[in-house]
Amino acid sequence: MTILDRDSLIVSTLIEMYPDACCALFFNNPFELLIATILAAQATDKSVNQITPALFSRYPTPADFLTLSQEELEKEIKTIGLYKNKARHILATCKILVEEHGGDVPANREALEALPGVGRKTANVVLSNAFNIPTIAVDTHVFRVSNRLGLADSKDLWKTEQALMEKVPESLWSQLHHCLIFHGRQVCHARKPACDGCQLALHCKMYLGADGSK
DNA sequence: AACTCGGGGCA
DNA sequence: TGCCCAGAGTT
Repeated sequence: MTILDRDSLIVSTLIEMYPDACCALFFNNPFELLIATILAAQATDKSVNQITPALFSRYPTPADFLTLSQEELEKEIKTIGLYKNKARHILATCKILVEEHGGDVPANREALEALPGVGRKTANVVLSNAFNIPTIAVDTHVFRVSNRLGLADSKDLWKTEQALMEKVPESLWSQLHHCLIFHGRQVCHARKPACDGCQLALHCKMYLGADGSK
């Protein structure tokens, strides 16, 4: 079996395991996804989804957010955690969207990463899910799982991103990204992974032992 | 590279 | 109780 076959088998198995994996954040347009993704940093998608529908219905646009003071926005998002930084970043981002992008969310990486509170991972999520520009956003789950499965072997998150993109056809990037996250959250945990019953255990460096001796 | 933000969920 | 969460900015 060539290395390529092994990778393909792992990827197709992942997609079979999580056929419905998709972006779990609530959003109706690029702006809502951008804000929801900023809120989701170090928070759960579930807790973000608990507050965003009502928030977006009252403040649908960047200009609407700018009518809020930072303290008012902090109060709106308090249950998410890290709310002071997030409120500050969101208001600064909305100001830039209004003043420099005509109230729209830019559809390119450079402009997205220039927004306060938006790093590479958030930019990738927006490009992929709101603008249908394929990316693989590498977060801790994607990083951990792809290293364990041998899809990437790197200590650098962005080299992992590059390795995954080279190994998998562009049409599957988004799906693979979501599958890796689902697997990382539901099975392949950082501390105590549920290897019993994991269909990928026999392809997993951690389960087999780093030297593959098991 | 290390540190900080942070309330909620879950064992 | 303790640990973790679909990170990013600052020093």
